[in-house]
Amino acid sequence: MPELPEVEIAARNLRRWGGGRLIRAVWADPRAKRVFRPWATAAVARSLTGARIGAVRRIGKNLLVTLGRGAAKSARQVGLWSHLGMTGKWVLRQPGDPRPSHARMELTLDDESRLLYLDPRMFGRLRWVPDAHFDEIPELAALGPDPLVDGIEVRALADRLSRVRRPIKVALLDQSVLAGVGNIQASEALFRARIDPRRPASSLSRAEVGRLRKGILASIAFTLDALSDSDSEDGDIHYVEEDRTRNPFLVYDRAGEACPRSRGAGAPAIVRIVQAGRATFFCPDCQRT
DNA sequence: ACCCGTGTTCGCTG
DNA sequence: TCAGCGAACACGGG
Repeated sequence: MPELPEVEIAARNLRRWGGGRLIRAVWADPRAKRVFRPWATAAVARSLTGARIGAVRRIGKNLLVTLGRGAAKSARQVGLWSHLGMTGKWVLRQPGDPRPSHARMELTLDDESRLLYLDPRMFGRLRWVPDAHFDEIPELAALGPDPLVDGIEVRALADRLSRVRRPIKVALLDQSVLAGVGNIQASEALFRARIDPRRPASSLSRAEVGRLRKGILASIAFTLDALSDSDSEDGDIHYVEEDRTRNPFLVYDRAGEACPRSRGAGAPAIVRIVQAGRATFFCPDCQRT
């Protein structure tokens, strides 16, 4: 599920499955009004039918699909903005496969394969963007730099954080600070950078922001690797080995376990605290400063 | 039965 | 004016 690395995998899958293909038919769950708001499900279905899938971009946790309509020359474009929320997921199904539960939209392509958006909790969003003018969407304009797309500029990040009083862990969840960092990546990055998640963001030195940059990039790269291994041809999660792959993270969801940095007798334990209503995992021993 | 949740938004408060 | 916080959204899994 979806932080930057999961959404990046989804983008790669969508390119592989749908790139260049024509959408032959569209089904949208009429009960999922919430997901399509403010557009009516019927209107979205109508606007996507007959369109050809073009570029798939990812910005933070957002997927931006550009589709072309009509002849290539005078092609009018439409955009599809997909945010996976907490439980959203794109999968591929072949003709005859049953429609999975919690399907909210189904795109039948010109090779009869089917692209499905699943979302049990319906916290995700699917929005039609007229003329693919993604740059006119305020929510996207408000996003900070994407660590993979734009990189992380230490000076700019330090400058931004210097004006934030909230704990650094909470600040990292703010999508206008960095686009794509979520609850797991924030804990993991701070552990890698050896920074106490409770520190006021404004108290970080330039050197610490430098470590944080490295921690974020390393954690994202590591998670992408782990996901590539477990992601399968049709987007279903496939665990290679039942237990080890389940939680590949260093500290996330590991409360009470020994700190991976100092194994052995008397090793300190990972602690779980709650910040701004969200779980944070860290090692009180090596994330001291 | 009950608690928890990889995300975001809204409304209230100081 | 606005940062900060809890609740709400809706459902499955442990």
